[in-house]
Amino acid sequence: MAYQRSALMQERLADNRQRILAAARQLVAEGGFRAASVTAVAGISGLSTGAIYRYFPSKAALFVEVLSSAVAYECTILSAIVDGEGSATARLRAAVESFARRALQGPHLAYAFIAEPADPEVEAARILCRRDFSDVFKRVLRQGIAGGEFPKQSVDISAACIVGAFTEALVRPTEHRAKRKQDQALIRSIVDFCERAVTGTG
Amino acid sequence: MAYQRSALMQERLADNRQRILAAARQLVAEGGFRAASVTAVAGISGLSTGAIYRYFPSKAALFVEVLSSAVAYECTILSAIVDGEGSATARLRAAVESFARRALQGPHLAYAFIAEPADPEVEAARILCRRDFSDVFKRVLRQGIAGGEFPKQSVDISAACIVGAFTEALVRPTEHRAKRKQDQALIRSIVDFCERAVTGTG
DNA sequence: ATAAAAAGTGAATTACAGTTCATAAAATTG
DNA sequence: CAATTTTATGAACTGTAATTCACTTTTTAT
Repeated sequence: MAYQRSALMQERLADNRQRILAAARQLVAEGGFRAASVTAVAGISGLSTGAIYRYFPSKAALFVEVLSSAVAYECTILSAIVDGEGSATARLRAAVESFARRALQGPHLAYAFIAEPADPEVEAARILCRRDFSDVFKRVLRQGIAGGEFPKQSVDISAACIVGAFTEALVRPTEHRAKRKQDQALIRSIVDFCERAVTGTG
Repeated sequence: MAYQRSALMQERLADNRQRILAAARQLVAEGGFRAASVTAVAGISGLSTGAIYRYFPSKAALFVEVLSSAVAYECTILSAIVDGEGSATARLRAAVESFARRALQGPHLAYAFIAEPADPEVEAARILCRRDFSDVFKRVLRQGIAGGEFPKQSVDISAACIVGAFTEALVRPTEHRAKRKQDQALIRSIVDFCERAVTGTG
């Protein structure tokens, strides 16, 4: 008769899958993609290398999921801000600030997600992720322009520029970690830059 | 008695070195770092793989030189613009426009230099190169602020944001190449974005 | 011309990580 | 509890590309 997974087994498998993802995320956060070999993921997740391949077809597929789930989460946060209350300017500022603050909390992870070398499949996923981010910003831009708050501009390009701007400004200090105080000023400057870029005032 | 290289030999060696660099640059331009194996470089330059190692201690060292010499060249172009005539705003616009135009001419090369995955040594060199770019922009920013043309702002961070902004906006279309007409509009939008970001007007 | 030194060759070596697979362990069914 | 199916193991395999090195060719010096 057909083999049927018990609920307990079902759970354990799902749990293993999550543990693998968590292990991969942890390794990326600590040492970047470079440190995240399949063997290392297996070690931390408490499974064997072979077992990983029962849950993910390839290393690349695993890391694509790590990346895109993390980005999806960040996007929900940004979306909530962007689709919230207040002027377009205020919402733009809040979104950029929130992103920057969170990125500085987990600097390595942010770097890996935003800029670190990875193989082509992951790279392709990253491009889509960046687009996801810029899509969120496009929404405020459109609203701001429609409401006369922002001057006319290409929302596609402005959104890309915003993502690029705070990305670059955030990735740089990621290497030589600065103190909290400077973080405050950094975030402020980035937010101001983006506001000026979009509104043409300041 | 001590062996001494004749002038002719000297020249041939220097020539080989240049050919190796040129071959490496060509391969990167055509297919990115991925296509630029030592064997391929050897093939194009007309030397053997072993010979490459008489000129460069490692593949990474070779590509670090390819990258940094190309960037140094771009920086001299930008510097000439930035240290030239006109208002700070005009020079900033001209610099961004020039960079963007050149990047769109050799899209693959620009992508490779700006964003393509590479090994850690090359990556480290890239970080320095980006800093070189932003240093040029810092100069106009300082002048613009000193002359009251730009509002007060962190030149470090604004410069990083500028580099990040046009980088991101340029890398994106690099994949699905667009037509010349759209290039014009793209450049325009990027330049406008950067001007607004820095001047707070527009 | 011949010996010594340097430069060039390219197949063999090395290094490394992702992936597979024969085998073992565990889970499910009757 | 035997039979069967699924899941787990981890050493071996594989593919790739950088690097080396024993050997050849070329260049320089006497």
